[in-house]
Amino acid sequence: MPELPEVETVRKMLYDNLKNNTIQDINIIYPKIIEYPSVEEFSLKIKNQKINNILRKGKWLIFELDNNYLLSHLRMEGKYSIYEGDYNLNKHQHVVFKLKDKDLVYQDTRKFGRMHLIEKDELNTYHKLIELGKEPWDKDLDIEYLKDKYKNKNIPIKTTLLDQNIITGIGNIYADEILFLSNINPLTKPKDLKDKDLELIIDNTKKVLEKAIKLGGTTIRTFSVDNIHGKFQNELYVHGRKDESCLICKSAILKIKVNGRGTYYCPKCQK
DNA sequence: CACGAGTCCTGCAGGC
DNA sequence: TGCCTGCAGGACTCGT
Repeated sequence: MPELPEVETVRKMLYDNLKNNTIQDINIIYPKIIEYPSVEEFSLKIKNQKINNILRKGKWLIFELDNNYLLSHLRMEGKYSIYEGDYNLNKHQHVVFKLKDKDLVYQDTRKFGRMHLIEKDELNTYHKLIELGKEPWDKDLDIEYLKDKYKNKNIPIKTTLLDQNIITGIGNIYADEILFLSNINPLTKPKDLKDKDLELIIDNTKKVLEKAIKLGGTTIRTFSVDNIHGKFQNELYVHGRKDESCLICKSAILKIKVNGRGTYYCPKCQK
């Protein structure tokens, strides 16, 4: 379940391992992973392009090639592995990028991940990227910005934190953690939040994601490159801790469904 | 426009 | 042991 910190961890690993490698060929085993353009065009265009850089925007990985950008979203269970020498593909490995002396293999058990190959001049206009909200560290992410986005919102704040068009990069695990640290009940309506609540959300979003990046993300299932496991799962206050006692007040952590998502919170700390 | 429900996928856990 | 059901959830589509 890669959220921003997991994607950032993967980005660094891929950059260190793949910078200046050329994609000589590609083998697309499960075509639905390629969302745009057609599989044929995607395959044709990507060949013989060098990986010059690897960027990230929200949860999107962005491979900067010679003539195009390759966008890759891992969704739930997407992972990349690098193989040198002989290896066998398993049934969950769907795309193979053949480099000079190594293969980059995309694996995705639930096949939710998607890739796009766009032109160089589309990076700032492509619909998948342009609608994304502020990065957590954006200077423009402030109380006024959130107040404006939240002013007509009657849905739970938990759901709103998952809206990538407001703040980008937060997923289900970190949303729960951010709300716990901010002492905000996940069902609170965004329009009812006070300025100090918004300030807490902004501060704790940065804090939680920064710490998660430092620790290499959260491993609940594996997410990463070549058995790299994050350590942030040891730092979780509420997520996945149903019926366990709150680390602050000892109350039992509750689990509810919010808009279909498993949501954990402390009923005493989060009024 | 705002919002909720359904959808995509597979593996695994829990109940019986 | 084996079958069945529900759950995991990021982001999109569709209906109200």
